[in-house]
Amino acid sequence: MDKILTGNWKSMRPYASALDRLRNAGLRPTRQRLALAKLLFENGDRHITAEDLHSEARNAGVSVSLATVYNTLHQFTQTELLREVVVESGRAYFDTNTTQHSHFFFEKSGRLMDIPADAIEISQLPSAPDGAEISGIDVTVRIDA
Amino acid sequence: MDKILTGNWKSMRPYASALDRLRNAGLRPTRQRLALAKLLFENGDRHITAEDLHSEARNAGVSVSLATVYNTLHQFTQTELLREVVVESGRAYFDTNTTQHSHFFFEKSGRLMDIPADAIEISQLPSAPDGAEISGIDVTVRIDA
DNA sequence: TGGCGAGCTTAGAATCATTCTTAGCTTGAC
DNA sequence: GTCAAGCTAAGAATGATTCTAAGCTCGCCA
Repeated sequence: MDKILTGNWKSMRPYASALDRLRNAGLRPTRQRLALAKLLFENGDRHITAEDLHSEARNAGVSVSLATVYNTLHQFTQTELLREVVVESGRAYFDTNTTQHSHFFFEKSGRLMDIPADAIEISQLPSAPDGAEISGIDVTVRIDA
Repeated sequence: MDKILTGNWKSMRPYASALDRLRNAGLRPTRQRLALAKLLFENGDRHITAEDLHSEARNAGVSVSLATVYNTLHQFTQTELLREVVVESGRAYFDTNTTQHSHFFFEKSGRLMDIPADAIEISQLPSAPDGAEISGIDVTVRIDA
């Protein structure tokens, strides 16, 4: 069986099943990882916190501990199934859209909304100091609502 | 005595003394606020956490509680003497440069470095949804070092 | 199919940054 | 100098996240 190991295989297989995603990421498809993957990836692009995913899982009848939700979110982030978005100190959001894009952040409600990559354009960028490597560019447009 | 009440008076008076800054912000110049203002503003542009400012103050022989450091940082942020920078969930940085600019964030060391406003250029921006108001645009360039 | 070890999950304790609470101290106005 | 409003402090409380240790599960192999 072929293994797809490139960093952004996901963009090539956006409709892979939860099971395939786990296999491709090299994670054992346990009951809780499968259930969380389904909640995350079978509902379109999502921005979610660990707490929220935890209660969503419980509401769906999936018994999973909060610690496992945290572990899983971090494993998914490391394997590029998810991206972590930092917009508020003290709360971590995880984004199921791992392609390059930016966000609106609604400060009062705490909601995130994607800005499509082509709606924002950075035409000039400084080079990284010391020839270090740029690992990402985050753009957040804060909305006072 | 004239009072300068515009939002960014600071950019007009970059060398105001700590005492003047507090007065202009409408904050009573107490011993601890003065000491913290001096540490913050008399050492060029800085990016600092509450913990770090607290220990810096203590090392300088200033007796101030951590709670007061937090209070003061927030009051300074509200009065636009400081700007809060969010780059890592779980830690808040405060920036003495309140003018529009972006940051390099060195993920391994946790250090921040200013990117001058003219070194980055956003040539296209989506309009805010629902005619809501954009309260800020944050650009962080993450460096893998 | 059964056994087994690595990897996973769990509950609860622990940690970390931050905020709250409450009582006592300062500051500036008069 | 007096006093009220505003400020500060210590420690308790909170909320998010991570750690710990003990017990399960998965899938490989005989």
